[in-house]
Amino acid sequence: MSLKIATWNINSVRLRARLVGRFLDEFRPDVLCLQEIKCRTESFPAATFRRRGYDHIVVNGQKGYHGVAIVSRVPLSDPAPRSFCQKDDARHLAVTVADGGPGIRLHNFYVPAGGDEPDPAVNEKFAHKLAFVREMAAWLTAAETDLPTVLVGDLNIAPLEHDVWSHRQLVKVVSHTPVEVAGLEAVRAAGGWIDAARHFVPHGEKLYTWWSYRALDWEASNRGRRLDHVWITPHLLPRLRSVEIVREARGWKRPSDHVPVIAVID
DNA sequence: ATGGCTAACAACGTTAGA
Repeated sequence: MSLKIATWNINSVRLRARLVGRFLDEFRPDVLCLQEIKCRTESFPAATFRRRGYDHIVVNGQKGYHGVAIVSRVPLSDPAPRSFCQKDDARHLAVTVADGGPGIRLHNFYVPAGGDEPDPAVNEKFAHKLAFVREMAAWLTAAETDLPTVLVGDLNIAPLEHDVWSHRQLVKVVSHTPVEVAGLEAVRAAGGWIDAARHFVPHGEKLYTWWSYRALDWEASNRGRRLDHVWITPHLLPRLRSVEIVREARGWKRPSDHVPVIAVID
């Protein structure tokens, strides 16, 4: 049995319910992790998913901002949202995905964006982002990942030089600053995680999952960043078949500024 | 180096995204 796991920052799941439907119809993931659903748990458009056989739905929502959800065609168990930085701001949700064996633990994250100024002393949002990432590192240790585990989501950090369109021009821009990159690397190292997308793509090659709405022509300017990630624990590596970034979704009508990332695990 | 768009909300400007 193989599992197709997708992650997508949808930037309002109600506004883009039809777009999500298109993605599910065309790509048929078994599990879809969404971020920035921007709605309360009770307002989640469940019918869009149930209609297509995604009967297993777990939502950690709130009014207006953030919010994450996991929808699945295979059973989900042990749902566990976790709060970070003593805030109930709906940025995480974990479940166990049935895989015919012991199951796969799946964490869905929406890491704070961090505001504009990359200085925690003057920018509370950046301080929050750094604290959030520190808390992830402390929590997501080997002990926490007893089952084979997949971590996905909008981590809002582009760690490698070629995860942004210009390292030189973005090194002082929030999402690519050295302090954030070091923070994310500490999370990765603490859990022994493998960056699944980069497992298949050389580090010297550009790779993006997000393009700003502000560009006149996102495709022509192609000033992207790789903010959306799929990480796996090492015992899953032999089962990792592919990772696909669905770039075409950025060109769909009224798109999210992020595109889906899909990993296939045997 | 950006540029200046997109979304939610008891909403017609403010806050947030990144």
